[in-house]
Amino acid sequence: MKLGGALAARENQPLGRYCPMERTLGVVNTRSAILVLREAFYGATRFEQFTARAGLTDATTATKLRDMVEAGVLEKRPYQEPGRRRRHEYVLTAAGTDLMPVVFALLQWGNQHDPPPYPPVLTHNGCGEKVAVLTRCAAGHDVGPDDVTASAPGPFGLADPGLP
Amino acid sequence: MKLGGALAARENQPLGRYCPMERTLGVVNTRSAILVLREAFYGATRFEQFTARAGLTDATTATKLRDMVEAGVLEKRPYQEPGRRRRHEYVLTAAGTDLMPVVFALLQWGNQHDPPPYPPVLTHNGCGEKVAVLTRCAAGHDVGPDDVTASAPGPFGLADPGLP
DNA sequence: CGGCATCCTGTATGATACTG
DNA sequence: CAGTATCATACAGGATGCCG
Repeated sequence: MKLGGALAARENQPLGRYCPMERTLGVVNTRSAILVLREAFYGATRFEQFTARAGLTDATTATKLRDMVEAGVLEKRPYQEPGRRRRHEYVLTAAGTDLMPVVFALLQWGNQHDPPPYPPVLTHNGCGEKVAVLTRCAAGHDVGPDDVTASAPGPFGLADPGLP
Repeated sequence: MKLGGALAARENQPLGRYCPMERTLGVVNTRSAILVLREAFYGATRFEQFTARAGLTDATTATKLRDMVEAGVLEKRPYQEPGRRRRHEYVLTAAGTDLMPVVFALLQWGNQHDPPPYPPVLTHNGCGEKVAVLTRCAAGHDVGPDDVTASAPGPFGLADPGLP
């Protein structure tokens, strides 16, 4: 990862609100948020599933579900099974499913560097191969930490060829 | 994402220590940890760079740097510029650079769904194309949220064909 | 400069009890 | 079952000051 020029231009100033990561952290900041998200990816939709499977208390679960609905990551929708009363289910929105690389990248690092006794494996339904989170460029090259340059226009004085 | 069978076998039990994500969260749990990590990927190596660029206090920075060295994500190594006194620099280990997909996935989601005024762009040094974090299987197929099955052996009673 | 120690505040989260 | 309300605790992280 090379960012020498950009760092010089920044003059050791914090990125603050100019950093999209900090914005993402506003949504998946906390442990409980990520656990709720994990269970959403694992197929949970109902309140009791989230509490039990994430191992959180009712209060924490309710708070996080509300936060994530407000953040547009989950959608709360009413449904009704025949002969039963009206309920709600929580389903991932498009923005929510876009968090898949974040969740899987966390899982992948844990499997690589601090594996639990029974590491879960992600499998592609179509072909049965293992699933991985990769960093690649639009031309299809694998990209390592030293092969990337970050740039941004605006207050840091960095020319950026790629922005609209 | 389909995990119906696995969820049934779990019987609504929390994954707890069997989840590699929870283990990863032990390392990159907090906002400050991720900001320190971000600056490491952006090229920071010295204490003052981390504090200033991440926008954290000395105390928080010191704590996080120590935690991450202990976690094996950063390495503290002495160095000495000629005519100056001995210093330390903090560099990413192999385990640290393996966190790149986590960091970039957070950045990517922020750029997609809550972009800052001047979104940074990641560029591949080799070919100049934009860099993205992808979820793919070993056969090279792009994998969406509904194309993945998670499985694990052990206490949840899930057969797993892929583990050693 | 590169930290560590201390105090203080806000928040995340658990425990418990209560409601529709 | 699906939450809400209240209290208690632990920790994140800022502010300040000290130290080599």
